[in-house]
Amino acid sequence: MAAVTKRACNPNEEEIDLRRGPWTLEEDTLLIHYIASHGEGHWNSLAKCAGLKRTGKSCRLRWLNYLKPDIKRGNLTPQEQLMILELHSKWGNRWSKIAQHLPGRTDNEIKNYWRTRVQKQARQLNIESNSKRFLDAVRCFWMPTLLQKMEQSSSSYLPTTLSSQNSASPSLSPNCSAPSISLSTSPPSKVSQIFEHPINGNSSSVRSPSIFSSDSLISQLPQTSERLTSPTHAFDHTVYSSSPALNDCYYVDTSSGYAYDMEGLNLDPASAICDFNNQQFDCQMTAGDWMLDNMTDTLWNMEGM
DNA sequence: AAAGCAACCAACCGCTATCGT
DNA sequence: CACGATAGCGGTTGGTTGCTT
Repeated sequence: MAAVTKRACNPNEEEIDLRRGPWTLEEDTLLIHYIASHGEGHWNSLAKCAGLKRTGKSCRLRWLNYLKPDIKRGNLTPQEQLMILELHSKWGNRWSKIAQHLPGRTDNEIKNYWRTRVQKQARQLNIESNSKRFLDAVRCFWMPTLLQKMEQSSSSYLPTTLSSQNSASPSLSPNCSAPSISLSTSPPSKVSQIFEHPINGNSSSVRSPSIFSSDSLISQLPQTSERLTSPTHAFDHTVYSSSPALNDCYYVDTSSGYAYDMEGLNLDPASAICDFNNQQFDCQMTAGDWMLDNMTDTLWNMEGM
């Protein structure tokens, strides 16, 4: 139930009952219908004209984060999670900028994802989530595992796997070379096509399973009817492709033919080489270091890593 | 069954940038 | 240039839900 506050912005103005808290169905309907008729913008006057006892700011936020038709609901796909990790490593807490590359996702949603799930892992490791250590951890373990999860979902269809050629996962190879997603080598407008066919989400009231659950990850993957042959890995219209010669991997949009170089963004794989056999982490981790101490029960324990 | 706790996320708040006058 | 209105951004909070004990 939304609280109602009395606010007198100006003693000469009549007091306005401004509602706060969760929006009701009636309020949502009012806002949707008003915007459908009159369009967005001028939120303060919109709120008044629509008969909403809300601030313009609140109306704008409700519309942008919840009511807008192209908002994508439901769990973040592994592809989206990977994209968030990559872009955050590049831009930091520039949520709106990151959100621009995840169509249908709001900055608020991405921010919540980062704070509730990513930062939680950092806390459990007793490291700063914006530290180089955590970034290295993300590079060396988290992202390869996300890639592995995505790969697993499609490997049954494909004779050649990403990991077999690219050492994408420490669990499959002694070397982990975190791939990175390049957005710089393709037209920005094409980036959105990575997520061309989003999974239709559940109701927002449904708990999102942690990405650390492999079951949840796999369950989130698209049920694609389009499968390509080696050496690509299909995800709906998006496939991963390994390049054995270059040890690179790409996003390939099969509908457009665009390929997204995963090497060139900012996460230079060479800086994140982890040699487990030699107990040597180029990403400033050594055997017996904090990473190994913690990897069994925190981030790296993504159900069996 | 119920209390405690954690996770999630919608909503709020403060601040800054931009634009029009 | 100054000022106010508006829009946008990022940090934070509080309510709800589900899980554990």
